[in-house]
Amino acid sequence: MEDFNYTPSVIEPKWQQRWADEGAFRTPSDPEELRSKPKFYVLDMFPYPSGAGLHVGHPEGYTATDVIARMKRMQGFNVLHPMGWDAFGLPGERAAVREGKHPAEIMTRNIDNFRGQIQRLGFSYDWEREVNTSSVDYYRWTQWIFLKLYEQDLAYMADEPVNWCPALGTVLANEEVKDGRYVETGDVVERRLMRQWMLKITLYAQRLLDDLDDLDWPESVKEMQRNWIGRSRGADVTFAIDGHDRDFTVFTTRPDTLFGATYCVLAPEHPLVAEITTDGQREAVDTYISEAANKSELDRTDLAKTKSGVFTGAYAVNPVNAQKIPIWVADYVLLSYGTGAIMAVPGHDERDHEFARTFDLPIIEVVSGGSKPIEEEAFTDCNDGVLVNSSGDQGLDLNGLKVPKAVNATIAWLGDKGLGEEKIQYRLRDWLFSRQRYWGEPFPIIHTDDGEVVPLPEDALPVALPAIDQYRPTEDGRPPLARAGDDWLRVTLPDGRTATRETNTMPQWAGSCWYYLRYLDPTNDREAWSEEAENYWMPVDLYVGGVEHAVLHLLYVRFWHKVLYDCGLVHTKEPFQKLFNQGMILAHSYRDEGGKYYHSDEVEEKEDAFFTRETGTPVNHQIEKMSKSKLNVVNPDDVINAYGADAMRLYELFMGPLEVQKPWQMKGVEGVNRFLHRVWRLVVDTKTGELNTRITNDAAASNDQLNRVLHKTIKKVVSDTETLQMNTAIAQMMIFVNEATTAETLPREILSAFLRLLGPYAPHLCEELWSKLDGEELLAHASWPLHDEALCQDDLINIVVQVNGKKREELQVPKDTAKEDLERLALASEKVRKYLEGKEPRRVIVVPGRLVNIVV
RNA sequence: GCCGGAGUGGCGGAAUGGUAGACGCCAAGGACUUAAAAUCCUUUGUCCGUAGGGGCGUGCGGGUUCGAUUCCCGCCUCCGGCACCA
Repeated sequence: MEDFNYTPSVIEPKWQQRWADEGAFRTPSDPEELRSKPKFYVLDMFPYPSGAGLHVGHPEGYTATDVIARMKRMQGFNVLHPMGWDAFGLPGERAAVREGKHPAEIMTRNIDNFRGQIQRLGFSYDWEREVNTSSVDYYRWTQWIFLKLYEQDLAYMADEPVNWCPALGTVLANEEVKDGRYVETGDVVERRLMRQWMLKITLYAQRLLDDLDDLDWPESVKEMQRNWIGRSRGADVTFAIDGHDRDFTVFTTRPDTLFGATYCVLAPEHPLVAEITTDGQREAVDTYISEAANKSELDRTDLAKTKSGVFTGAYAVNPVNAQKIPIWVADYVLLSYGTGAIMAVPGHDERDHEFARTFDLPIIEVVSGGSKPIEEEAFTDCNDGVLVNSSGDQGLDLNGLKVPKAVNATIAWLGDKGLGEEKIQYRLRDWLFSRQRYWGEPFPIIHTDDGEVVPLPEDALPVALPAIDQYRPTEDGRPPLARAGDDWLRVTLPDGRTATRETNTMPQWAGSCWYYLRYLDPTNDREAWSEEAENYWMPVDLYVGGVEHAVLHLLYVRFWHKVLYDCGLVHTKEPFQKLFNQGMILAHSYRDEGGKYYHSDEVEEKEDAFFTRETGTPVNHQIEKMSKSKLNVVNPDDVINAYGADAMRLYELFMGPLEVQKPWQMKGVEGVNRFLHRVWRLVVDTKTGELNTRITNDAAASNDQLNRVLHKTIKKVVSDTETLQMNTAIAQMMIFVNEATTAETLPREILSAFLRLLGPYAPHLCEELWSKLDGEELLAHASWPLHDEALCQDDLINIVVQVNGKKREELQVPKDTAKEDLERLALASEKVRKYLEGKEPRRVIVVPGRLVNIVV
C-alpha cells in the first residue's frame, strides 16, 4: 500500500546508473567548450587501496569535494573532479607474500572494492580519468620524470648513513622516521651505510620555503613545512688545531658569542677524530665511538637527558683571541647537521651549558642580561642582550653591541680575515629515494659492468616490473628485483658494453608526486600530459585530504612540481593553490578494567555509566581513533544499507566543522535521515504517490514568507559551501524545510530552487524529486539558483534594547528606522523606563538594525 | 622544552565586538493509533520564584569597551607537530 515513501535503496542505484549511462560527469574536453567557461579543478588525495576497504573517514573529504564539484558545474564552470589509486607500496607486497599472490592481483581486488564503495556514495567523479600508479601506462611516466630529475643533476647515488628498517628489509626516508621508528608501522630503524639513490631536494629548500607565503593553505601546515625545512642563518667559522697543520669548520647561529667558546665538540663519526686524538686519550675515545656506533637511533634520542662525551687530548685555536680550547667528542653533536662539529658556548647555549657542568668546563659570560648567574643557567636571548668580555688582540671588539649587531659585526670580521663566512643552514636533507622492494617503480637506470651509471633513453621506457617468484631480498642481501632472470636483469648497450639493471625501486611517494598532472590527460600515450591540458586546468583550485601528509607528500610533490616548472613542463610554481585538511573522524569505544574492548552493541548505559549487556561488567567509555582492535570501526556500507548514501553524505558534513576531529554518532545519521524524509514529503504525497497537494503553480512571490526564507537559504548555502562550512549550510536548509513543512502553499518555483540547492549534498533524492517536479533534464545539469538581496532583508526587524549592556527589551521596527527614532522608541519603552529608575541616560549607543544600549 | 590549534548545555555544535546556545541528537509531555513504529505539536543552559520576573552562565584570573564567547595580558587543561638542528 504505502509504497510512496522515500526509499534510498531503490532510487540511489537508479540515478547512479542514469548518471553513468549519460556520462553526466564527463570532464569537458571540446576546445570550444573549454574556452567558453571558467575552470575549476577540485582534487581529493587519492587513497591507498588497502585490504580493509573504506572507512567513514575517507568519504568525509570526498563528500566535501563532491558538493563543491556539483555546485560549480551547476554554476557554469568546467569541472575536473577525478579519482585514482596510489597502488604501489609496502602493504600490497606484504599481502602478496601472505596470500601467495602477485601484488597486482591483490591491488586489482582492493581497487575494485574501493571503487565499488566509493561509487555507492554517488560521487560525481569522471571515471574515464581514473589513474592507477602501479599500472605500466602510468609508471612509465613516473620513470620519465625521474629521467628529467637525472638530467637536471638532481638524482645521484651516494654512500650515506641511511635509515635501515630490518623488519621491513628496506631503507626509509628521513621523513618516514620518527624517534627511531618507521612512522607507519612502529618498526625500529637503525643507521647503516649504504649506496642509495638520493634526490637533491635541499637545492630547492629556499624556494620551498619562500613560495609557502602565497598559498591558501592552513597556517599549521605551512608552519610544519617551515619547521621541517628548518632554515637558520649563521656563520661557518674555521678553527685551527693546535700542533697540527689542520683545521676544521663549525656552523654556528651565534658567531657573536665566539669569545665565550670554551671548548669544541666533534661528532663521534667526524673523520678528524682519529687523526687528532692523542695517544693518552686514544683508548677512551675509541671506546666512546664504538659505543656511540652501537646505539640505535632510538637509544641516542632516549638518552637525551644526560650528556656524554670524551676529551680527545687535542686543542683548537679560537680565531678571535688565539686561545687554546679543548676538543671533545660527544654524541649530542650530529654528523648529519651543519659540519658535524660545533664550538661550544656554555654561557649561552643550554646543551653546552649542561655539558660544561657535567665535565667541569669553564663557563664565560659574553652576553649580559640574564636573570640568573651564568654558572647556573645559560642566557640564550638573542635580541636584547648586550655583549661583554668580547674584545681581543685579533682586532675584534663587540663589547656594548646588542646581539643582532654583534652577529653581523663578527660575520664581517671573519670574512675579512678569511676565517669564516655567512652561512644559511637547512635542517632539510636530501631525499632518500630508493627502496629494496619489489612493488614499486623500477629505476630507468643501468649499471655497466665497467662501473658507469647510465640512464635509459626515453624510448626505452617503460621498464616494466619483471615477474619473479619471491618478493624477499636475495640470500646475499640484494633487493628482490635481483631475483629476476638475466633476460630482464642483463642489458647490452648499443656500444656493445654489457650492464645490469638497477634493482632498487622507487618509494611509494613517487607515484603521488605527479598524479594530479596525469588526470589532466590520463590516456595520452605519447606524453605524460599535453601542454594545452596543463595550461587550461592547472593549478589545482582546491585540494582536500588528511593532515598526515602535511610534510611528506606535500613537500615531495611541491619539489617535483618546481623541477617540472624549471623544465618548462608546467606553468605554475606551485601545484595546489588552496589546501584543506579534513579532521579525523573518531568513534566511541568501550573497554573493561582488563583492557578488553566491546562493540557498542554489547554495551548498555545505566545512570551515566556503561556496562556489558551479558554480564553487567562495568566498562569505560572513551572516544578514540577508529581501529579494528578497538571494535569501533564504522563501515560506510552498513550506514548506506541502513539509511542510504544521501544520509551518509549529509551526516559526514553535518557532524561539525570539516577541519576538526569529531566522533561518529549513529543518532546523528538518524537526524539527517529524518530531514531527507521531510524533504521527500514536501514534494510527494506519500498516500497517493502524486505531488504534494500544497504545491501551486503560482509565482514564488505568492508565498512571501517562504520565498524570503528561500533567498536567505540560497545566500547562506552558496557562501558556506564555498568556504567548506557545510555544517551550517545544511542547518540553513533544515530551517527552510521546517518553514516549508508548515507553509500553506508551496510554489513550484520555490521547491525547484530548493532542490537545486540541496542537490549537491543529497544528489539521488534531489534527482528523483526533480524528475517528479520538473521533468526531463538532469538536476546535475540544471542551473544554480541566484538569491535576491532584497528578499534576504526582512521588512520588520527586532531591535534589542540594553540598559548598561544587559538586554532588557526587544522592539519590532521597520528595517530602515532611523537612529533618532530608535533612540526615541527605546527610551519610551515602559520596561526600559523601569530599569532607568528615573535616572537620566548618560549616553545612548544606537547601532541601526541591531540594538540600542542606554548607559546610566 | 619549542611551535601550532582548541576549550561554549546531557551530547555534536552555532554565533568572530552587538539578543550566547542556530541546526541536530538525547530527554520529557501531548496529538494521531486498538497498540506500537512513523509523523506532527510543545518544553528543554542553570539557579531562585506558583507566576510575572530575576540572578548566574562560553576553562581560570585580570584588562580594553557603552557592550567581550569574540580583542589584549597572565595562567590551566586537552589535541597535533617538532625536539641534542649548534
